[in-house]
Amino acid sequence: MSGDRRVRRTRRLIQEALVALILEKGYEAVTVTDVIERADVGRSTFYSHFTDKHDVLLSNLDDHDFLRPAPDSGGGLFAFSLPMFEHARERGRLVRALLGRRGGGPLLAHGERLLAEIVRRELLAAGARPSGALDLLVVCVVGAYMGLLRAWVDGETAASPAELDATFRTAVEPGVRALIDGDVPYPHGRDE
Amino acid sequence: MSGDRRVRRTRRLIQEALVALILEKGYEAVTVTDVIERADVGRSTFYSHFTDKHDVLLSNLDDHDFLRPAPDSGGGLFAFSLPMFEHARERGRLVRALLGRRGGGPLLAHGERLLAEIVRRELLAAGARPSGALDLLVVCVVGAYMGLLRAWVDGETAASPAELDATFRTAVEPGVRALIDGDVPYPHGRDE
DNA sequence: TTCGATAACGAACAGAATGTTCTGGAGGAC
DNA sequence: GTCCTCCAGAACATTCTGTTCGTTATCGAA
Repeated sequence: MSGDRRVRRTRRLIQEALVALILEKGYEAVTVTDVIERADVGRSTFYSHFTDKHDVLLSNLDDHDFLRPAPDSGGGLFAFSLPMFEHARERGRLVRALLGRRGGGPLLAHGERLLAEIVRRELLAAGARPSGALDLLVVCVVGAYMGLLRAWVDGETAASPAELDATFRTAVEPGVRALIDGDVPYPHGRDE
Repeated sequence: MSGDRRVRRTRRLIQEALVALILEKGYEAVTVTDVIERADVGRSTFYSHFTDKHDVLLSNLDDHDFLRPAPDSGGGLFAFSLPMFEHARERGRLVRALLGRRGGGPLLAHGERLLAEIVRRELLAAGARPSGALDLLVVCVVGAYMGLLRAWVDGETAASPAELDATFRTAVEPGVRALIDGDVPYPHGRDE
């Protein structure tokens, strides 16, 4: 544990307060004033640690590495899928607060970018060639995955990680494989 | 044209001002004060027509039917895809303002629900059976489609509607077809 | 235990935004 | 032309933001 105990305490109180409030009212509705009251922390203290609400959210992202499971690229295509769903279930409360619709989705964009990078690397490793078409394919795959993740986070489904993973793979893998193996930039269109 | 001319004029000025401002600063950053200044309209006038910013956004949705192309279910699977991309391109400015990340995504959720209903109907028509697995599949498909739409709206790709459509179909159709024809609720898991 | 550094308190502040209310005046419908 | 509706404009209470500053308490190291 590094740093002053007071600093750790204050930061933790603020982070926890924000998460709790997001779960109650949704991200947009939470004000800085709410947070400092809940955390029982002085106003100036808040601003000496964070620049604003959003900053607190990002700090949560750093402290818990909650969207970076991808232990190793051991398995085949989309190896990230199952571990990521499971990781999300373990950290249920936090993930729900930060990634769900109530979280206002400011982190969804961040998560999508992260995932897009992972997917892109996997597809390249699987033999795809860099192109505008590949980028679009990545968007498709990420969209499908995040759709499932969000549906679970928002409680729209009671499916298990295994079932979510199965749905994802079955829906997306055949098309992706065909596209990679065929190695056609655009199926019916021009490249770029 | 119904109603008082002054009313029409005022409402139109406010709607146009909001769209313009969203394109400049993004939805979140636009204030009611900005809007009434741009529209050159009194403050009380604004609140006599709309309850808030979001209300203006919704009124835009009603006036232009910008996310309801789906002319008829003529073609095969995913018949909505190409017409919808084209429709989006035609209304470029407005769609960019309302659906893009700059639009804050308050309407993305609405669009997703709409699209989910369309996709669900198509899959049922194609022979799928209602189940929890089907709902998850719909989420996947919608996620992939909206991902592409958003990528285009946000200017991340210069692809044409035809190319977007092709990518979508090629990525998603094989898996969906296999799932429907096989008619297996969950590939490797339990139902519900 | 002591002591210097530093973090937190808390109150106050300017600035901006929201949403309401009122009065007088202008524009449109008929 | 008349009457009624809508609009302008200003003022207002309220809420939130982000900053400042003097005081107090807490920490870590010697």
